[in-house]
Amino acid sequence: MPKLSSNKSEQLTKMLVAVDLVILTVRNARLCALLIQRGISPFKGQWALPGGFVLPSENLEQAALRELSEETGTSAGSIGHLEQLATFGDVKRDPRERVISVAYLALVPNLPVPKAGSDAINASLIAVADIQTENLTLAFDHRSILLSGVERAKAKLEYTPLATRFCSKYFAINELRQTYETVWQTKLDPANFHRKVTKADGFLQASEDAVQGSSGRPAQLFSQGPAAHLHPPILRPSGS
Amino acid sequence: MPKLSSNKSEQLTKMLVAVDLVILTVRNARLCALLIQRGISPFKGQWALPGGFVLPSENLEQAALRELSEETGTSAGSIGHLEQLATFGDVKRDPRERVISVAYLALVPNLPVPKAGSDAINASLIAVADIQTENLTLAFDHRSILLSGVERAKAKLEYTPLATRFCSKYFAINELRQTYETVWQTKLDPANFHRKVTKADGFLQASEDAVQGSSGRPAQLFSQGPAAHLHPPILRPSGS
DNA sequence: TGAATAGTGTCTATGAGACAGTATGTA
DNA sequence: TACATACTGTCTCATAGACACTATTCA
Repeated sequence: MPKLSSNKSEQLTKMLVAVDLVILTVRNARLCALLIQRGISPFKGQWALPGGFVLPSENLEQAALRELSEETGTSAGSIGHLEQLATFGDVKRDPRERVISVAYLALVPNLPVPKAGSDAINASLIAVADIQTENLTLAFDHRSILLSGVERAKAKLEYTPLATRFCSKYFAINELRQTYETVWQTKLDPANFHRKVTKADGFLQASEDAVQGSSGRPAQLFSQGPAAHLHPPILRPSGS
Repeated sequence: MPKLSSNKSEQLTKMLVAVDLVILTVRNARLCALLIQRGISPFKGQWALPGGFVLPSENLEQAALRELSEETGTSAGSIGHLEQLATFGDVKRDPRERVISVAYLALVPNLPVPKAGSDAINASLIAVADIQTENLTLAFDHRSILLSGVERAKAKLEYTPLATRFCSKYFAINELRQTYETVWQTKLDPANFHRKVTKADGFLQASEDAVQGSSGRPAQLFSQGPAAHLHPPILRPSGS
């Protein structure tokens, strides 16, 4: 941290600082990201991550929370999970002027239909797989930000109980397993998965209730347990 | 990303953007961080992380590389490892004005004696353990940045071959093990450690040479292998 | 020779994965 | 009854850790 005397600070280059959000949810057994379609130039009409500039009075995480509740309509309490992802600051990432973007990753349960904001003509949940396979272009460097977020989410499912953030408050092991399968894009053995998650210390809290699916034996319902990390972890199959 | 029309952008709040460096090395079997003693207010006389403001023409990583070579005198090629750590932007983290700091983590081999810079009256390698136990106060929020970097380094040793970045170009398993023990602050079984690192795919490249220690059988020398990730990983003992 | 360090063998416990087998519901 | 899904048992393999053992040097 070099010198910054009050009379010299005006000479130093200041930059716009934004937060951009990778908001992930599981919808119809697909991992989806909340994207907005830009209503203004540049990249008008293209899909982009929701985000906004950091206000002088707020910390970075507060800015991310504010944007998140603006975009999803969720109150602060109902947000599943929010964490800082990384910061993107390449010189030309915004064609207008220098903008530093601090990206945050949010994991939320199944969202209500998103609403368009003032600067967006549309907002929608887009399947991550479609973005990857159809080579959908995103505005700015938002494609790499989004992929960073997806990769982070995949990794976090191994060592933390965050998969429950995609599930209902009370869920069957079945729902939890489908969440893992959706995010990891792989199939998991139901029997082994059942044993692993029920044995992981503090991952799941058993409830008294059970739920009946379309057929078969009713499944016990669980809620998230107290653990912040999984011991032992639920590891991805090596090919994922 | 909201609207940013050229005539409105002047109203938006711009902020100073800095990079701060957590530079770690192993020296005399201790994990040390390169700190500077501030020669100017605020926090004059206190220890701080080296860093500086991002120039308009450079990307974040370029700024970090520039600061790193300024502080350590290393050329770009000899830098062990550099990665983005996290971004710190609390409103009051700098008492003068709003400064967003993008922290980077650098792992380097044993450094030459550091030199003081223009804004520092001193620069020195301080043992991380001393900072923790003696409750040494660091300027700004640099203490939490430093601890984030240390935690990241500890975690990275498990899944990546980064421990070799602290070692000489050719090293014995002994030196590698002491590096792990130093960073993790734990003792490792030499026999099991030897087997693990030599079996991890692509971690080590065997050389023809051997080295003689003060006594005992000479040890084979290795250099870093091609692997970017360790399979299987070298996991910390659970109490660490 | 003894001390010290390098490196190997081997035993045990734990967990992953494959898959058979049992439990309990619906059609 | 047939079928589907929940859940349990069991076998095999891989790896971690404890620790005995062998190998090779110096004093």
